[in-house]
Amino acid sequence: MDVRTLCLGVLALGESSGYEIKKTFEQSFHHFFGASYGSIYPALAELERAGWVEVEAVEQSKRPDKKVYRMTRAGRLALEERLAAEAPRHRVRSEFLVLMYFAHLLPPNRPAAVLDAMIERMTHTLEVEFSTCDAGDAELTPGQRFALGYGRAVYTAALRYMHEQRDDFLAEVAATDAAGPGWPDGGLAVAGE
Amino acid sequence: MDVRTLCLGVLALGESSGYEIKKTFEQSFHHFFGASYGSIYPALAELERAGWVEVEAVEQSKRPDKKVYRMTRAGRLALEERLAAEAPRHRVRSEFLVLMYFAHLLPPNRPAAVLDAMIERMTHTLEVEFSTCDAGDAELTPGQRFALGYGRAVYTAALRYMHEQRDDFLAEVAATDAAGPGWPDGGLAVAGE
DNA sequence: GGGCCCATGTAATTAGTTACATGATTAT
DNA sequence: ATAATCATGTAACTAATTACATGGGCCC
Repeated sequence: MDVRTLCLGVLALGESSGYEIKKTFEQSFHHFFGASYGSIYPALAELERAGWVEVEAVEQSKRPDKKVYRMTRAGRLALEERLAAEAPRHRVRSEFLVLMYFAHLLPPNRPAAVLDAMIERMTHTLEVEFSTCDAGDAELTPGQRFALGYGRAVYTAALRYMHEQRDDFLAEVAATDAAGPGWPDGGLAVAGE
Repeated sequence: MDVRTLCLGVLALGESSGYEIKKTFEQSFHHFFGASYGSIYPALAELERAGWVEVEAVEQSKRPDKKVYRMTRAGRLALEERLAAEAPRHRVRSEFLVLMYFAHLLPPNRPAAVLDAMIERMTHTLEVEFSTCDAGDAELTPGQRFALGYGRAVYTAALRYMHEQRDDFLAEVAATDAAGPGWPDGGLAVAGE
C-alpha cells in the first residue's frame, strides 16, 4: 500500500489539505503508518490527475493559500477497489530493537539511554495519541476504535515489558561487556560523526 | 539502518553465508527487521569491498558452492561505530491495521477474513519464533533475550486484544455497512485485478 | 530575536522489493 | 511429478526520505 491510497482514505473521512493530512497521519496513523510531506504532496497531485479528488483553493487571511481536497465518486470506488485488492502485510522496522539486540556492542551508557528514551517516547504516545478518546469514542468508526485499541494494547504491553526488564537487562549487558572485548577497545577510530 | 549493518551484525555472532543470513533474519529478526536476498547479497559484496568481512568458498557435495563470510577486525570496529551513531527509530507499517481502520469500506466478509488470518499468523509466530528458547535461554545474549521477550510481549498482547474484540468489532462493522453506502454499490467496477 | 506554526512544493538520494536467471537434491 | 530446500546473484522497478526552497504570522 502506498501513501496515495492512504491519502485517499483520509479524504474519505472528510475534505482536507495536504498539511492537515500530515497532521492526521501524525495523530491517527502514527503507530501503523508514516508519511512525510515529500510523499503526501506528490500523492495528492497524482490523485487529482487520476480524477479521484477535486481541489479548491481557499484563500486565508494572513496565511498562505490552502488547497482543500475533496474525494470524488470515482475516488470512492477506486479506494474500495484498492483496499479490496490489498494484501494485509504487517512490517516492523525497529532500529531500537536492533540496538537492544546488539546492546553488548554499544558504549557503556548507550543501552540505558536508548531504552529510557523509548520508554519516555512510548509513554508520551500512550498519553497523547491513545487517550484522546478514552471513553467518549462515539464519533469514531468501529475500525478507528479497533486500530486505536490495538495500538494502545501493544504500547501498554511494550511499556510494561520494558519497565519489568530494564534493570536486570542493563545489569546483564554491563556484565557481558566486562567479560567480552569492551567498547573503548582500540579507542581512537570512533570519535567523528 | 540499512541491511549492510544488520548483515555485519549477524556476522558478529558467527560466520555465515548469504543464504544462512536470510534464515537468521527470518528466525530471529522477523518481528523487527526484514530483508530479502535482493538486498542481502549486494550488502555482503559491499561489506567485502570495504574490508569488513572475508569470504571463503566452501565446496559442498551435491550442493552449490557456499560462500562463507567472516567478520574482520575492521568490520567489528565499523559495526560498533555504526551502532553507536544509529538513531533508534521504531517504525511500523501495517496494511493490516489500515484495512481494519477502513473496514467499513471493504466487501462484507473481508474484515473477518483479514482479522482471522492475522490471528492465525501471529499465533503461529508466537509458537514458532518466540517459544523456541522458552526456558533454556542460556545460550542467548541479554540483548537477544530482550528483543525476543519484547516480541513475545507485544504479540501476546496483540493476540489477546484481537480475540477480545473480534466479535463485537465485526458486528459493528456489519452494522455500519448496512447504514452507510454499502459495498455492492455500483457493483461492476470491482471485478478485475 | 528566536523558534514554532501555518502552508506548498521539488530534487536528489537512499533503500528496498520483486521478478528474473540457474540448477541439483530431497522429500511427499 | 511436484514442491521444497539449498545456493547465488542481477536488473528493473517502486517507494519513500531528506534536504532544499520560500515566506508571513504569532508567541515569548
